[in-house]
Amino acid sequence: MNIGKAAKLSNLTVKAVRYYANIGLVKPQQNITTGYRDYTDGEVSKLKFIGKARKFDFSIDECRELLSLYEDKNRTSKEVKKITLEKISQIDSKLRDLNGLKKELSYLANNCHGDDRPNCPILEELSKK
Amino acid sequence: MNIGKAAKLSNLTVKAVRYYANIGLVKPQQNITTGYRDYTDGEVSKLKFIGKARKFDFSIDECRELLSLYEDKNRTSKEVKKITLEKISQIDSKLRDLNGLKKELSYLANNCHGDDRPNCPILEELSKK
DNA sequence: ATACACCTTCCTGTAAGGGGAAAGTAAAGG
DNA sequence: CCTTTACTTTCCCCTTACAGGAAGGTGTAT
Repeated sequence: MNIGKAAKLSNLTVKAVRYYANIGLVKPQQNITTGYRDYTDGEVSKLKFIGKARKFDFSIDECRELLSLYEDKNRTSKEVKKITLEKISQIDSKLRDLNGLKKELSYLANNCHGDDRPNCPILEELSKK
Repeated sequence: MNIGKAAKLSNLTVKAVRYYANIGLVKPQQNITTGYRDYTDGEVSKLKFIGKARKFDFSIDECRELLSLYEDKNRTSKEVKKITLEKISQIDSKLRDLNGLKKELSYLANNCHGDDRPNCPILEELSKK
């Protein structure tokens, strides 16, 4: 099938699917005379797989790794679990950072009267030496 | 003072400070003969301000906006508070996304035995149609 | 005079595509 | 058969916020 259909079936944009072909993540056969990419059902499955992994916040490189494990029938679940636990740990770190940020900003916002007066504790904080 | 000292005083890298000059965020005088940038104390204060705002996850454009409010003695605290509340709302949205992600990934990891067997619930989930 | 630190501009690269141009192809309708 | 419309291709620039490094000028200490 053509790239448009493959994109629709995998819930990805044509641009993204073409990008994945360019970086060698999912490389379909390409018609010699027309140059049109020709996707098989198997390749569409891989695209779906990637789409889900991306939603799970895995990077393209991580997707590449997961995909090769997915295709390797001799892989162990240990390898996959390791990558997943690392990703969870990264997410935890981001959550800590964001929660800290929110706390500080909330504190500033709560102490800012937010009216038409020029005096502003937020800017004062930002301009502290 | 030269850019190196300005960078040190503001806890930024020389690269970042030069970048801010290039995009017109903090534009110091430049010595005509040598081309060296010459930072005043006031400009260093602005750099510090930007460094803090960046740590608070404000984008460069938001920093530009905050900086112009900071310099405008007729600004109202309302304007600043609005930007801050928007930023908090963005952070909340990110927190929701990340918490959802973590929940799903944790579920998958908990259900993956993680041993030497090839069977892997994580990959099964990713390859679901 | 020379070494060394510091400065300049310019170019490339990052992640993961989006937007759009120019041009070729396919399918449907008249 | 011809035209329109929808798709496809490659190619190039744009995004964020700088980092890294090359080539070359400048400042200071020895």
